[in-house]
Amino acid sequence: MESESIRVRFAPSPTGTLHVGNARTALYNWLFARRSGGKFVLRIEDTDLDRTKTNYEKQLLQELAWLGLNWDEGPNENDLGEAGDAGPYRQSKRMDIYATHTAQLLAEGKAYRCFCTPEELEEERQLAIAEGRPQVYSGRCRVMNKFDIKENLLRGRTYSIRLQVPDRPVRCHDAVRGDLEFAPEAISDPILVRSAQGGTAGASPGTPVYNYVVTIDDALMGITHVIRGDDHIANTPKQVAIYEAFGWTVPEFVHLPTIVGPDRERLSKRHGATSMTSFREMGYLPEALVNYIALLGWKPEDGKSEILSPDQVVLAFSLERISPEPAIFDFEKLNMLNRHYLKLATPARLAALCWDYFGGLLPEKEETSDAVLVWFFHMIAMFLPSVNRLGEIPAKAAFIFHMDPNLARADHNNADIIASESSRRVLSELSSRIRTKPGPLTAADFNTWMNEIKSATGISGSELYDPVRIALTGSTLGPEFEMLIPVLDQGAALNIGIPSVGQRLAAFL
RNA sequence: GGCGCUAUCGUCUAGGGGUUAGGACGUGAGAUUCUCAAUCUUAAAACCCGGGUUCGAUUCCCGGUAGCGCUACCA
Repeated sequence: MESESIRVRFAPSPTGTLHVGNARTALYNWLFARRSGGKFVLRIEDTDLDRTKTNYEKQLLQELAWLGLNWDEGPNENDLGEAGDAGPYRQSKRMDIYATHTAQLLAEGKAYRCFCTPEELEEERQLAIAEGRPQVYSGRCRVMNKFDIKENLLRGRTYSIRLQVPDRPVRCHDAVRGDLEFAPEAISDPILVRSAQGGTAGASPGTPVYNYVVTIDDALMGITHVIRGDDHIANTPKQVAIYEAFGWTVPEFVHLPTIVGPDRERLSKRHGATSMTSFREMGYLPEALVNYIALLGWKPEDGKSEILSPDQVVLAFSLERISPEPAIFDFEKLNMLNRHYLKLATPARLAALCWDYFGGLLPEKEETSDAVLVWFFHMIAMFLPSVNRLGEIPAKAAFIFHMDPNLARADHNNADIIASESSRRVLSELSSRIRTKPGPLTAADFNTWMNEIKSATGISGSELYDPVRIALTGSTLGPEFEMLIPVLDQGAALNIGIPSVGQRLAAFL
């Protein structure tokens, strides 16, 4: 790839948590930077003060870091400082830069003051809609002479500042969609700077608009590839016109397809929890998310490989293989990937992630003994094959900490089984054998005894095992005895209120 | 209404002027295990419609349709 002069950016506005769509944009930027040896810049678009909340910024940075998307320049994760030479990286700190550029454009006659009121503009717009014309600004204030401008200013009329777009098509290139061309009517003369609020006499212009600041920032920060959601396609010609007005090099654009829900509408809260925060809390692993999100609109060259570690995605990534089609977010596939990474993760890591799910049932993590920790590893590992995400474990593990024999007996799936003559026999036979051994049972003990009972009674298969499972777990469904027995009895030895195998059986005799 | 983007199994997609249209998720069946899960094997499942170009189009071109996006002095 070209060189380290490649620079990309992710520019979220801190108005909420990091959701799937933004996470993918961030990921693709990061992937491209890492793949090409370029720089990944993080910029905070906090110009909309009303909606910006500082705690969201922090959360945003945390979630990016959680996903492993480290940035080369931008706000620091842990303090209010910044790294990089192209800052400030918060738009709210760049207002004077925008003002300087506006003055330049005005002086060069590439922008002009527009004294039209919102009401007048709205009227024009309605008329255009009624007549089926594109809604474009008439350009009324474009040709205003100096004296009229002066007079308007003297009279204290507020004004916005518009870019004077050239009367020719605007072109740019999109890595996903090829050449893009926009007719001049599609752009009209975009507002660069809002009129000041309140309309005080001699008012200075107000705040710069998104399309303007984003362009200035991208240009000044040397961004070479603008990778963003395709909802920005319509903004692109305005931005290109701004680049051209300043004589700046227009970057390559990369418009990513929309991520939609099963109903094919843009993915939103309606479709369930889709923020990185909630995925993390539900027990999805960041590498699973990175793998899955990378696949939403992109495929490696062979079109087949799907299970890719973050490193492998970096290696395989290329802009050319991004699809332009909207992608439906598929929880099933995410689950499959998460199950895969769950199997790869170390017990210590999983145990640490799961610990908080068991608040109140376990000692504080800091004060606990190694014995409890080791037992916890095994307990988590026991449930791992049957969950999509870590958050499913506590419900499945509830029986370990608390068993209600009456509830188990009453369950309509269990009632007949547990009441049968053969069940009573199995349970009492097993129980009397357990009483012969003082310490925690091993899986080997259990297997030996069960085989003995099998030949002694002639009871076998589910008739033999179901009653034991119900007595131990409250259900005929659950983990293999091979793991269950030691987890239960070693747990009991920990003195944190876990009933032993023997105690569980006794409750059913 | 205007402008734009998009169109291969249910889903993510590969492919490409002649293919048994490939893979993965999910689904069905079977194997295995004390159960569930996991695992293994296996099956079903797709080129939006209409024109054109061509000996031949799912593939290239045009139109339609549908979905989505934009249409702000929001970002």
